[in-house]
Amino acid sequence: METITAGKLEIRPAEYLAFADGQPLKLTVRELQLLTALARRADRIVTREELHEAVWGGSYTKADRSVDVYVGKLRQKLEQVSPGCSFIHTHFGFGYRLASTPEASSHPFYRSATDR
Amino acid sequence: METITAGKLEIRPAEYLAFADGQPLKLTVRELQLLTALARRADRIVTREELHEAVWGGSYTKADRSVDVYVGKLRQKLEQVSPGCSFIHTHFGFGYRLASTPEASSHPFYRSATDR
DNA sequence: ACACCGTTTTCACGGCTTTTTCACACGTCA
DNA sequence: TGACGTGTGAAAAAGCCGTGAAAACGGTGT
Repeated sequence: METITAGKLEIRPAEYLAFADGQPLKLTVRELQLLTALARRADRIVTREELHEAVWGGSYTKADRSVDVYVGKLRQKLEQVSPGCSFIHTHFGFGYRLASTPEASSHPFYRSATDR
Repeated sequence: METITAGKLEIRPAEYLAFADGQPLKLTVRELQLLTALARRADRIVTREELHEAVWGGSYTKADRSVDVYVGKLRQKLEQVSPGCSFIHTHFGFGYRLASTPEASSHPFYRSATDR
């Protein structure tokens, strides 16, 4: 049975289960799909287009904010379970990135939108 | 996966990553595009027109200074990461050239606008 | 059929970053 | 020196992103 691991995150898509820091996350279907898509691409910058494609399928327009909204929801729920740990980083103009490393402030390879 | 190498520069456009001297560069979208365009044409003098075409697309007029401005931004960020190394050289009246060689003061083939 | 309720989608505003444009100083060449 | 190319800071414009909230959707129980 497939298990995706990305740092403190663990996802078992087939069982609709996700854990952060060992604790279970109460996610909706979309949230789980998005988190899964991100986790499968951990530590890489992923465009909204690719995420949208992976979760919603079909075409994506710039006006479509669904990815953003769900990233927001995920952040909330992740924060709730393991406060202070930022998993999902924004890369202005590029997309998002799920970090498998706790990542203090600046990553050797990547920078978030907030650290400059 | 494509990797463009030009001396101490390494760019992976598909991952939105660029390194100078092994260190990651914090670039914006335009900056990365311009650096990529330059790197693809490393060691050649490239006109503003060609650069503008490659990055901005569409038509270019002499009054358009966007290439200049972004060359400036790139120089700053490159200087920051590997001081003393000049990557982008100005060729007065012609355009710019990204040097793959550290290039002390005078190059066998090219001279910068500053070393004569 | 209707009301209820959780989820998903869409919308709009505000804050912030990036991009573009402008103006002026400086450099280069004839 | 005069004409024009280039560097650059800063203002202006454009665009990106976080977010709350309304609207739309779908399932359940009565």
